[in-house]
Amino acid sequence: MHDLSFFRGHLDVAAERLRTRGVELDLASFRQLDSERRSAITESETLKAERNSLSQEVGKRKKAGEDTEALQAQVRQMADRMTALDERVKVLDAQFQEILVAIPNLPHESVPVGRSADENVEVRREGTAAAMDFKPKPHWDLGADLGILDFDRAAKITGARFAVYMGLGAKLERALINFMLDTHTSEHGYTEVLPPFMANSASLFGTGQLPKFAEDLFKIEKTDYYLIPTAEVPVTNLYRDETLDADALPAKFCAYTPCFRSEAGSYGRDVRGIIRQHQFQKVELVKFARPDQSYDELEKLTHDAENILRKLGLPFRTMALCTGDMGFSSAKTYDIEVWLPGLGEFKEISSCSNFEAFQARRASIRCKSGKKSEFAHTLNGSGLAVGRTWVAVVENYQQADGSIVVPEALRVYLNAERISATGRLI
RNA sequence: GGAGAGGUGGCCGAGUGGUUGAAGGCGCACGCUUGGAAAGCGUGUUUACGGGAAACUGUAACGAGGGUUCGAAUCCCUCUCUCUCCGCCA
Repeated sequence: MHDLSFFRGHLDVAAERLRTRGVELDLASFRQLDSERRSAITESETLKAERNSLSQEVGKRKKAGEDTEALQAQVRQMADRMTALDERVKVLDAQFQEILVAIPNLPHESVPVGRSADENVEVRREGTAAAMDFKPKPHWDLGADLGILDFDRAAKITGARFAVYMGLGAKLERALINFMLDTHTSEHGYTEVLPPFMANSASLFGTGQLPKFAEDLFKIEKTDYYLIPTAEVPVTNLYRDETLDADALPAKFCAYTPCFRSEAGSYGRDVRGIIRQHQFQKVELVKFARPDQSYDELEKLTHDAENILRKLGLPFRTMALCTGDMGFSSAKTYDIEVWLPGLGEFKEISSCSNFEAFQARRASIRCKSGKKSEFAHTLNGSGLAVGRTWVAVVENYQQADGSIVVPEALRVYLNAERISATGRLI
């Protein structure tokens, strides 16, 4: 959400930068609404100031034993006008809120201008794909052949877009989670958090999923709780309505959680395999930073996420998203894309963003050094999407005989060097 | 689920209708004092929105939302969270 007074002061600049995201602001009605709101507030507050002083007068005279009926009647007469004005301000505020809340964040000046994913800019590429003298299989075939993935039974238990991991498949998922958490906590300095997997509407508003993207969420019936779509929600909201000590920043957290997404509007996309599921596992990185350090921290956070792929020996490229492809709340985003030989393409495995004060303003997260209090900057990125990393390991390390060689870094976690079809399940 | 007790400023803690945005204390900041420090003394110390170039000033906020009243932190209603006891439970 944007700051009203900043927005008002820099309306033309803001509109210009939003245009690069394909968002057109109606400046005339913005200004009209703003001035109407301000004059209503001024009138209402003037009346209230008068009421307050008259009421005090009533108190004084009553103490002195004088009759105050006339004064009281006078204030009573003001009530209607005041109520009407307050109603009006309320309506205008709600309209403003509706407008402000629906405006995406302003892109940082370093973000390449573009309309779609085609205009994203590759900033680096690392690793080389393993040479394969056979036709690499997609992970759903590998998963079925090895007996480590079962979609049919998942559909029976729940429905489409769910998966059951079996045997070493399940253990590989767990190994990846532990490997990621261990790496981020012991090598990158993040503090591990295990948050609730449900969050209330205030939290979802704070990080920007609500009100605009309600249809992407699963809501628990008869409650105000939602299944979290990412750990970003509970972890960022750790400090909602709090003021942090600026000297203690950046604060860095990592959290493993399952993530739940309705995937409304994605029908027909990535229908096969586990690329796009209603439930997936993710290790998330979240940072709270001072405004002056947040862009450095974005570079570091992206590097930390990439490090998981480096350690696993998986080839990837990192893309700076262009203005037209960025998420609603983000000021700058890097996507990390891993090479998937079975699918024959690079696939997003992490999205690292600096939200600047956009979320902090919604969630009221401040930082303070000395007397100065300002909104903190929040950042987050996947570190990494576990399911997609599972896919990348399986597809990149597949052998001609259909088995999977376990990457060096994971062997201690999996307690195995190879996943073969020997233990075929019933 | 049942019964009870509570939610006041960075923290502790007064305050049951009238200059109370809120006593007092702690903490913090600045100043005085000191050779230096401690103690002591003094001043200051929330946020949002409006007006103002600024100094400053108005309105609102005592868990949240409604209500009563000339006037509400104080009275009434609803919700929410915390704590204690009982029940249930991994």
